[in-house]
Amino acid sequence: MSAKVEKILERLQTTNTLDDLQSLIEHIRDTYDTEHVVYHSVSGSGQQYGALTYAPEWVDYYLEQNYTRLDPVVLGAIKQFNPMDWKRLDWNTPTKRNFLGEAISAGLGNQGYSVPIRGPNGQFALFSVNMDMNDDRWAKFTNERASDFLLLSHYVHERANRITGETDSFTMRDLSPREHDALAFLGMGEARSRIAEKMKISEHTLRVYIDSARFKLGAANTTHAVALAVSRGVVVL
Amino acid sequence: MSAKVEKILERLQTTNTLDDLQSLIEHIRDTYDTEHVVYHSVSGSGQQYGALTYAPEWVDYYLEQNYTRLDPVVLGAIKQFNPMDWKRLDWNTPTKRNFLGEAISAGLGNQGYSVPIRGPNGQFALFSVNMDMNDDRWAKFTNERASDFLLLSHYVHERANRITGETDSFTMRDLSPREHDALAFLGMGEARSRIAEKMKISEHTLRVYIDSARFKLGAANTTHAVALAVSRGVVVL
DNA sequence: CCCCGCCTCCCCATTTATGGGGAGTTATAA
DNA sequence: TTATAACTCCCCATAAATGGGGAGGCGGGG
Repeated sequence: MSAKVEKILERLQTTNTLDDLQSLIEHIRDTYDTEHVVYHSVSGSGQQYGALTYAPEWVDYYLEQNYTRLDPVVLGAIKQFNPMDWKRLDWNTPTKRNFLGEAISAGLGNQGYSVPIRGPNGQFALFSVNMDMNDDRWAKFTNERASDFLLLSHYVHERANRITGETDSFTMRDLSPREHDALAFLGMGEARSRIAEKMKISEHTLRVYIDSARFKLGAANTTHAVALAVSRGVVVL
Repeated sequence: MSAKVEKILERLQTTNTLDDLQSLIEHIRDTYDTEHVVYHSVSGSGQQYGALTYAPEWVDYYLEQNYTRLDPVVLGAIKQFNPMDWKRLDWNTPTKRNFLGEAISAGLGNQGYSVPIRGPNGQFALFSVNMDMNDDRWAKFTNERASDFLLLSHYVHERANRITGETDSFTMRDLSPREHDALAFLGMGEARSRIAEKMKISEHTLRVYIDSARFKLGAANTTHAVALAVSRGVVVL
């Protein structure tokens, strides 16, 4: 582990409030001498939290415009396992180009690197660094620090979860095997009649399982139950 | 980064087949002088792959008994973000105790440490080390190597994905904003009538969006479409 | 032993979703 | 300009899901 990470992790131990986290993020920015550092988390229940060094006006504007829906960094990160360089993302639509222009006007550098972080319950977070640099130096910069950023993203996320009270482990009445199977089949697009056949039970019984799974998950209808189960990783498609 | 990790990552560069990966896992076991090392992955589409040092009979028996359903390590890991010590898991049911007894008979050590790994599309994997050791030494052992295991789990998973051909990023015809919104509302459990109200369109129009989203996603029905969209991260609940 | 949760089966009536048609506007890209 | 795709609205008939009942067997934990 690099000395830089070690020092940051030490400081992380005493990070106990959102303000601490904010200044830790700024500390990371200073340590790595980048323009910006961003930590942004979306929990399974839709609650968002971020600690970042962008200009507040840009953050407000971004949220106002609902840019999560079209920001290539977010859209790309959700579909990837590996950390990614912003250059390799798809910027080839007018709206995205426009977004890029606005971002740069807001003081963002031309280079970016983001680490996707996934937790239970469909929790998703991003740890990004951003700065102005030419391509060659940037490639070297990110390459040498890839492991640092990986570790930092993990520990920062863990700490943020602890501070915001996101429970690390998940409390939900567990689904019974049959309920689980029923939701899994539903998620695969099977019709009730076929699921009943496959599970070798009557369609009536199947209904009981779907209903009780719905109840346990607090879902309004079957689609909702399946969506919750999938997003929480209870059923894997 | 520790020298050990560095050497393993170097070797990882030339790991190009499943056999290579198997021997890499054995190499990790030897490097850290543990009893066992396990990498086990379940892709979004349900395909499983593992590279591990357990006795083949135990692996076969485990799969045969469908022990993923009750193995506290798996059940615990799915609900956690942090790596975990096996001691802290719930072993307090007869079936689980029985499982533990069988595992130890099969040559597993009394101590274990597992790192959960999550990828896009509901991909989930585990990287575990196992050995015989007393509690104090084990606590020290895992504590000192926590970062190593974190990095190893990431890079091993990435490599395994590459070898098994799991696509890192997903190509799919993009959903239009209205289609996206429709699926998002459906995932939140709203009924069509209310969604139409919220989107300020007629229910007929809403149907057109749901249908075209279904078509684009290749889904059999609405529930399927929502499940796919959620599991692929196209819509975030 | 008893309770609780799981598993299984059935009925009725109502609401909702789906299948299969058609049609017009607007904006953007080739 | 001419597609192409997104966005909007409508009808009819059938299939599927939901709400609200009830009931019995089986196994594990307190």
